Amino acid sequence: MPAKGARYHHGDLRPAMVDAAVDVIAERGVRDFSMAEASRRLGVTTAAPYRHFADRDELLAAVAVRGLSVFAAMLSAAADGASAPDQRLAAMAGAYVRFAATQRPLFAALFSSGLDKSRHPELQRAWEPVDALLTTAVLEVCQGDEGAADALGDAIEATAHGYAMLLTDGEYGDGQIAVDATADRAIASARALIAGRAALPS
Amino acid sequence: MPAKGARYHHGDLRPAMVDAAVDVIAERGVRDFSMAEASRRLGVTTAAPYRHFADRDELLAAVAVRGLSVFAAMLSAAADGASAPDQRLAAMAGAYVRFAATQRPLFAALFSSGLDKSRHPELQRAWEPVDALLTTAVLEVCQGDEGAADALGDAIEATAHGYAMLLTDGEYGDGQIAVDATADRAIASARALIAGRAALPS
DNA sequence: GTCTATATCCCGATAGAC
DNA sequence: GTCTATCGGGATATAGAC
Repeated sequence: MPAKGARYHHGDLRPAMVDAAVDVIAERGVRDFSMAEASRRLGVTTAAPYRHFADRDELLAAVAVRGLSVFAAMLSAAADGASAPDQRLAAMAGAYVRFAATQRPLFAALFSSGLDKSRHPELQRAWEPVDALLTTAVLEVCQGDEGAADALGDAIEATAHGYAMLLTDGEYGDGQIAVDATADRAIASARALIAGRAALPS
Repeated sequence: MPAKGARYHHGDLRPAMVDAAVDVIAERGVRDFSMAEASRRLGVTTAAPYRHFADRDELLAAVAVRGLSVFAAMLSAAADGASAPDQRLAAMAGAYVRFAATQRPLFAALFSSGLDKSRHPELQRAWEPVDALLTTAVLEVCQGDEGAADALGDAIEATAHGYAMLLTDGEYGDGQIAVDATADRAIASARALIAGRAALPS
């Protein structure tokens, strides 16, 4: 905080805007997030951010990119906590739900922002580690059968995503109990999908 | 269309607004839906709708209510097309995805509008037939075991919902092929969950 | 039941000074 | 790299006339 004059110069506005955006999304939701509000919280003019972000979507994309690194870390940590391939994969489904619940603004930036991924190459690149973690885990379970792994991977992703969306929509109630219960259900569902995967196409 | 003067009197604005809202949502998405735009399409002032809807959310809720009747009809039709309980339940998962894909604006009003269900009792009531259809189908599969039915029902709902959301987000591409493939995957996943349901809590 | 008119507010984005 | 100032647009919602 440079104590120069009454005027505020930030000095490192870009990352600060990402932080502020996360806060605004947390309080208002992605759909009501605005550059103007985020700027105000930093004590900066609404014009300032445009030196760092071409437009609103680019700031949202930066939030999403940060989200993906957190997401990848949580998935990775969950996988490391399990030994058998089946357990690893199931644990990742649980981590998916926990990411959504504990990092709501980041999850929202990723899945409810209406961002067109194809217009943001950095975002596409940021997905790669996450995709790789899931692909690796599911391939282990399927022992290299790529067709089977594809179907099982999509099924588990969809299930985890569904639980995550319904949870963040309040469908299962609020609070830590709902989060824990939903994560457990996602884990159990992943196990059920693995057990019943003969019914999936390959 | 009363050919009175240059002035437009609608006469049946309430349902017409719901139609117009669906169109606007289809083109702009729920988040960018506005009363003003819907009014314009009907050739009516932006003030007129407020005789019929207290506010924007009430119009959105009316769209959602209409959506639920279509949803229930599609789920019911899918169930009727299958004989065995397992097949019925799996078919409903497919119908869930098809509803999302073919009735995007209605699906969006239901799940991406940010509507607080508890503030709209009509909406809560409109959910009942849908819930009943799913509950009945899953109870048949579980032969009356309510605990098991609850877990399996949630799992299948979450899976169908996840596929539906990812499909409408463009994750699987556009077009009829993607819709068909995703519906098939939802059906197969439901079968896998049924087959592996021993892994679910009861 | 709809219209005219209006109050109020917020947003994204740009130009040009410092 | 941030500020001042501003343009142009759109939204919700209300008051009062017809």
